[in-house]
Amino acid sequence: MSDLLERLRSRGWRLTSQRRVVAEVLDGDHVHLTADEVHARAAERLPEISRATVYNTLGELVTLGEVLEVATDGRAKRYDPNAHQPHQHLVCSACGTIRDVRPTGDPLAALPAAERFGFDVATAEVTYRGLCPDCA
Amino acid sequence: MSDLLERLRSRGWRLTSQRRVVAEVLDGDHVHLTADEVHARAAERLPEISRATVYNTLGELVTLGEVLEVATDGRAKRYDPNAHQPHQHLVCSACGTIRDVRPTGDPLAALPAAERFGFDVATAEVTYRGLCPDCA
DNA sequence: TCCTAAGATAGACCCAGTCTAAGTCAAGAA
DNA sequence: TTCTTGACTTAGACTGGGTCTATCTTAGGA
Ligand SMILES: [Mn+2]
Ligand SMILES: [Mn+2]
Ligand SMILES: [Zn+2]
Ligand SMILES: [Zn+2]
Repeated sequence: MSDLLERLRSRGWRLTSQRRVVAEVLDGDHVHLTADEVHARAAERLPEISRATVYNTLGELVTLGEVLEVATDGRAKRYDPNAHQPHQHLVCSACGTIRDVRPTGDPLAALPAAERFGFDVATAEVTYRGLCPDCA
Repeated sequence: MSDLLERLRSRGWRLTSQRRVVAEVLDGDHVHLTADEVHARAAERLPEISRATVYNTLGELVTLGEVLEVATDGRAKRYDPNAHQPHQHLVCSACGTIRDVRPTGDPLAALPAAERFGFDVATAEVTYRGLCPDCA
């Protein structure tokens, strides 16, 4: 994530303490935080940071392709820093934990031309659901 | 959908005009309406029907397994009467149209044990995205 | 050091959805 | 057929997640 700040700088971003702390909070593997969780953790280091700034920064990171939005079933969106390695998600139906997973093969291959209705299909997003070891 | 009303009656449902009209609105193929769209169409036939009743009825149909909720990327949920035939969704990235599609094979098969992290994986939900013929 | 446009902030606002309290009615009992 | 009652419906208040706006602050170049 340290090179993230470099990439942002080279794209003309001003490096404010708020942006730095949001980028730091998003560092790590299997990170899928809601905007409010990001705000709470950022506020531990920078108490005055506002919700609006967290939303703005997350939105900018998404636009730049540095962070992915993960839509979750009517609840708050989650933000995923693992944007450069294509992956899918495995979600616990009980506690909601999310893990990054990499299925074999191209998921697009499973959709035959006859089932494409003339669409130009570009991506496939897969959500696997089940019980995690703790909840089973 | 006419047998739906029968199934509901046999489960002890009171057959009110509101429930009947919501069931009618949900009839058809590739139907994926938001709650407000269901309400608007229901209100054409039954002008006094309330938003709360539409939400209640949709929720009950989902609980009974007669209708599926389709979560869509931060926007309003969509309600899908095609609950008895397993299928996936093909979404137009431009206009949002949703089609039901049936990929070949079991999507669960693409997730090797090593990528399951000890989860007891039960289902896989796939969203294919691309441009529909009209938008291409 | 100064200047200024980019960025941060508080809080109003919006939308999808839920909840509540009061009124209505489907359908079984008599 | 009428009566009764709890299941159902309703308007509108309320919530959570998110966006917008007007004002203030500041990174970073001159
Ligand atoms: Mn992820
Ligand atoms: Mn469908
Ligand atoms: Zn779990
Ligand atoms: Zn389209």
